[in-house]
Amino acid sequence: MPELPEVETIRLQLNKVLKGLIIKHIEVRFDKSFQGDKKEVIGKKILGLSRYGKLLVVNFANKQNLAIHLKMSGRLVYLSNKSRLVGGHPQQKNEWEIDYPTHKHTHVVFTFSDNSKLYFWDLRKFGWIKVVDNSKLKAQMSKLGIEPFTDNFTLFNFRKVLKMSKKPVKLVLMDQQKISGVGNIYANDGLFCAGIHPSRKADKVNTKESVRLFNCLIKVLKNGIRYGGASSQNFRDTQGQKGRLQEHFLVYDRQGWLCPNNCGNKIAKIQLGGRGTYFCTNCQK
DNA sequence: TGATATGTTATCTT
DNA sequence: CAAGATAACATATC
Repeated sequence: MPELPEVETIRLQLNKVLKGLIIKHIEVRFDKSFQGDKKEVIGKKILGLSRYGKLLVVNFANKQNLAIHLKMSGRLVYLSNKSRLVGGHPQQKNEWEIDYPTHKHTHVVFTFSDNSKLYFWDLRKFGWIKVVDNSKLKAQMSKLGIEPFTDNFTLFNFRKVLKMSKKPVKLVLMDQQKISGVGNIYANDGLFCAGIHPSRKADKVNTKESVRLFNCLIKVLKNGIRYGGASSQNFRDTQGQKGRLQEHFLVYDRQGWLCPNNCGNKIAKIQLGGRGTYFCTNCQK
């Protein structure tokens, strides 16, 4: 569930603390979580962090990168050389008290030149970290669709993407090869904001509606970043803390709640492309 | 116990 | 052949 705003939250936080550091050591506890030759990045200086859709990238001075995809449950928790997030008992029931250094779902541990550490924690083990050089990274990125908050994300391009597909508009929003960074949360809330039914065929969304949807997507994504991401389930920031967008969802995860427009209707839930889809039958046509 | 949640990709099916 | 639908991956929670 880390989507664009959640990954951006992590990028902003890590960019501050990792820039200029050197990786001293990488401990891989679960092989599938780390792919490639770790020697390529050990001893190399970190220039900064970038993000492409939901992909987080650590850039190194030697034209190598760590590409990181958190998939559904990945976390990156950073502990400085002094602080420990918690002491004591590992695997406490209270999730605030996860002891990341020893926890069973911590799969990769980075140690930096100043002895601070970054823990890759991933309950479902779908996430990964890959060593890729600049050209390979560029090839990966070229597969991604138009990226919100870049020059590419224009109304013209957005309309073109919608016009090209007969699939339900929600699936198009979530297709990373068409629009990068939007997942289930922001697709649901964006469509509600625009008053568009998630099942509508993308190419049948008219000009006026697509303008609304374009602006709404930007709005809900910005809101996500403002609240530090959505932690309805597994997302945590680099301090192990929850985001707060879940307190402000419009329709996502709100089955049976009253419509936020106060129309008196209750939020419905259906399956679309195998994913939970939430909307107001009254306000979204 | 079994259904559910999730992002992406691989593998059917139409 | 292309587009659409579904299974697979893993695990905790309800």
